[in-house]
Amino acid sequence: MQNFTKYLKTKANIAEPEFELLIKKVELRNVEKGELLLRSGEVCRHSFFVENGLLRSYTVDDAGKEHIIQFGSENWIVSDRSSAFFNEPSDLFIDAVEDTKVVLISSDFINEASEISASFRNYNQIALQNHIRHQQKRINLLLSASAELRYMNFIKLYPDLTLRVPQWMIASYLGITPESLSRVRKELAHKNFKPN
Amino acid sequence: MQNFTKYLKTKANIAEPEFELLIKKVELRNVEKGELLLRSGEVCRHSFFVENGLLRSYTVDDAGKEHIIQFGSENWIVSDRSSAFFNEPSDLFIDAVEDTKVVLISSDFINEASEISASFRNYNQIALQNHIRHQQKRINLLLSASAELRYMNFIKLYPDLTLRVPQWMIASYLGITPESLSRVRKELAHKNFKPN
DNA sequence: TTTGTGCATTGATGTATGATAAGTAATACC
DNA sequence: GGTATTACTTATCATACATCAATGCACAAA
Repeated sequence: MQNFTKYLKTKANIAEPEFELLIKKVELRNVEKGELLLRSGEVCRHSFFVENGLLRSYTVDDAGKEHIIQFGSENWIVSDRSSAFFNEPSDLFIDAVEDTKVVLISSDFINEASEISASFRNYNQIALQNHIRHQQKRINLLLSASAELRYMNFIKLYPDLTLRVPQWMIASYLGITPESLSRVRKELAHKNFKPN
Repeated sequence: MQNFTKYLKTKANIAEPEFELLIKKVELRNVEKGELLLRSGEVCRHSFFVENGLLRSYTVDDAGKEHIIQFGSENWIVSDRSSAFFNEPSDLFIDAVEDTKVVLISSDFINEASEISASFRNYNQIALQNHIRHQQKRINLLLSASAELRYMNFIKLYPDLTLRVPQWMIASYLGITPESLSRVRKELAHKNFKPN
């Protein structure tokens, strides 16, 4: 759990005595590629900190089509915040895109950490605000940008994911079909190799 | 400021002595229809609590087109949370759709209220979580639903706004053109009046 | 090596929505 | 009350993206 440790100590700025207390409350778990960590309809009881590997959260619409809400690779937390916070059934599925080691963080852990440590409270606040900022950017892109622009933005934001994630998942994240993404890529390749 | 008062006392659960202290720190302001409260590029220094009337926040893309991010009517708070929290220049414009009375809430106010009152802290937390939940639903709709579905969802969620807001703004919120919205409405009217 | 399975590409065709333009209705302004 | 603006609708055509179907590749299983 080196990554998670580092995360608690550095980012959330938790000092040694509190750290020892808290670290006991989390659990490490190996998740196989394709394994589900949360199903739509269940209440989300954990946040998943990715030690290594890659998770995704997604919805499934009435036609059975998947729509990817979020990817989470190393040092990211994947969860359905709303479901966990409000104790409501989730709309999301969460599963592993690659074999993944996750740290299970319970709501309990969060509450306790918040009580113990002002800097954790503070960090959590920042995380929420970041989430909001990120979502707002995405909404704005979906409202205003073409598939091509959205893809270019994705590459810029997540160059690593662009390599690790199959294209059809990227397409799903962007809100287009794999076929369309393939065409967009072709377009971009043309533009870049004959720039006149 | 009856609405704001009620909001502080009831929702945020602020008791009398603290209330007296806090209420001094806010400012009431009349905003004329069309008047701008925030421009893209500025840092957002206030949250705007709507006493009565209607605000909107929106972006403007490279082609000069507006994309509405949020509406806020009575008892809602409109702001660029990210800009205010991180002290960054905003991407948003905020202006008044109707003549509006707003209560100006500074970051200062929020910090102070958070220090004074645990229940305000708690309330603020809930507000952030609500914001995230709401944004996620919107992202999911933009990814998965047709213009028609998105419009039906809008009506269900904001029946009041559907009446108060001009259609072209609703279209902008949905991510379609006013012409498309007009078509969608015609479709829906047909379906509802000849349901066989 | 063969066979299968999942993913990316490509082409043909369809469709929802965009762009443009014009007309009509509603509202605001002298 | 008339005139100018602004909003909404309708019609036509244009386009981005979806759908469907076929093919080609990997890579894994047999």
